[in-house]
Amino acid sequence: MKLLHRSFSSFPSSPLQTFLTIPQLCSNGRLQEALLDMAVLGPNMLGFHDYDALLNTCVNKRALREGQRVHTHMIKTSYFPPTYLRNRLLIFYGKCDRLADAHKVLDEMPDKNVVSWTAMISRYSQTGHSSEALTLFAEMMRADGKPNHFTFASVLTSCSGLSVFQKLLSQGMSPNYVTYASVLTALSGLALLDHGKQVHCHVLRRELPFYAVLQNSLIDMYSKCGNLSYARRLFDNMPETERTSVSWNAMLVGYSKHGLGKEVLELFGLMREGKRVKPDSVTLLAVLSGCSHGKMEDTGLSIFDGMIAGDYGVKPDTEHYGCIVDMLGRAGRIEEAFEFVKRMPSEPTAGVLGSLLGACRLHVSVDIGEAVGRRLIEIEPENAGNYVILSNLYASAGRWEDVNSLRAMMLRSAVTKEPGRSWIQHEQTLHYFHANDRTHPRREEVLAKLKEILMKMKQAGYVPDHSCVLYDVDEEQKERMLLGHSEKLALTFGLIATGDGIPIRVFKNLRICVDCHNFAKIFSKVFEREVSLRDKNRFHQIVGGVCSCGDYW
DNA sequence: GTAGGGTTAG
Repeated sequence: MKLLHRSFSSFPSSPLQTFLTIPQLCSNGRLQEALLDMAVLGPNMLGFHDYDALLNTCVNKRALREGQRVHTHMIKTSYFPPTYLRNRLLIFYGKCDRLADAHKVLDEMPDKNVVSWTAMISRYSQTGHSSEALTLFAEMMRADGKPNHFTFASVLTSCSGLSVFQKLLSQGMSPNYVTYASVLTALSGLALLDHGKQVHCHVLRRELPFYAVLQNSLIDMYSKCGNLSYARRLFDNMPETERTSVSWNAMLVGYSKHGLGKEVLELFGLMREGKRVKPDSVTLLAVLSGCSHGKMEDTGLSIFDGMIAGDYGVKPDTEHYGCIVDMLGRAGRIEEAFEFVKRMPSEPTAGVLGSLLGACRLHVSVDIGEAVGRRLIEIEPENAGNYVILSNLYASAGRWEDVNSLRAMMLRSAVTKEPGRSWIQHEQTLHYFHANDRTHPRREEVLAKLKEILMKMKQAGYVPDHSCVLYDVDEEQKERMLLGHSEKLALTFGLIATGDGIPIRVFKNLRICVDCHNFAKIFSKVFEREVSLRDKNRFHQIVGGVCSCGDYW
């Protein structure tokens, strides 16, 4: 369709710019002019290529309103879009985070194809709506849609992966490198080292060509599953020319999460010497958080100054500022952190204020914490964590009436917090525990054992730390609440279920509390077990009563 | 000829 749109348009333009078609305008990034043309053209005047170009541009620019106008134009002019364009519409709404609108497009599609299903599933996955992604995948199978590698990779992003991975194998498909990368990511999220190793073996047997993406996800999997030395071996075995910034970053993050600040700085030094790969913003985040977890605040600060001075080719953004706030706050330098936030060139984000609030909670800095927490609740009322941390801060300062009023506030705004859970793998099964668990089939046995080991623990010097109890209850009740913490239950289960001397590996979805950390240290000494505890952010490798984090996390 | 998938960070 070669229409001379310009003759319809009153858009003032120089003579040279006349007679551009809508797709041409779009590919020149002149979306607004293309939309003007669209608006003045009547029914049947726009064709497939016009709509395709318009929608594609809106997708790239994440231009929600503009895309909606295109959609409306189709409807008003009774244009019946073919599948290809409907998919574009679906992708457009998905990318603009209008998942309900995207789903509506999918539902109304008379002839969905594998792209339609996959686009919707992947958006659900990418935005953390994993149950929707899985439901849709099931619906696709019922509707006899044939999933391909794209579909599997999308689904794998959002779920534990193994059953989907097996389904793929049972369909006679052989995984490609992206499938492996996706399933490895899912496994590292759950810290399933054994499964990760299985997938690695699978990869080795396949003798696939070298894919940096796949190697990177292996490095990440090993490091997130607590096997840093293996991660490093893979990293070292990568040909230098093939290493990308992601490879370096994955390794740096691994060291950082294990609290190994020195190793982070060494590797960062190697990266800079090598000069093959430039540090990027994630690299600097990893280095700064390495300093933070490795108690090297002053090094961290000087690197940050270096960033501002342009030493690394990366300018600090909000995330980096947040990292410094976290670092100073964690180290108890609350005032400094507060000053730092005030001096930020842009308005501090919820993330930055959240780090500061967390530090105030840790060091019981009530005044600053109260100011920061109130502000945070104002700008992010839907985040349960804000109420919880502020309430915890009040609790540790004994301000119970404020604790109660915050709880009431939380109820009013109907926010809920993710319940704490710990899990441990035993004989191919994941055993989940939550606080004061009443669901695990062997809970009676676990509780009895916990009582029993508590005696030995106390003899060895375990003193329950009541500051971790955030309710206004008597001492005896406090102790009972502490004992109910899910990581203690999981540790006890590990002791029952595994033989002497076998390391116990526990995972938790939130941060570990001081009391449980202390418990785990003494536990490791008394029962001569190596304990590896991965919390939401990082690792604790505990041997003989000493933790790799140096009691700093 | 053709849209949809993947690795580090939060």
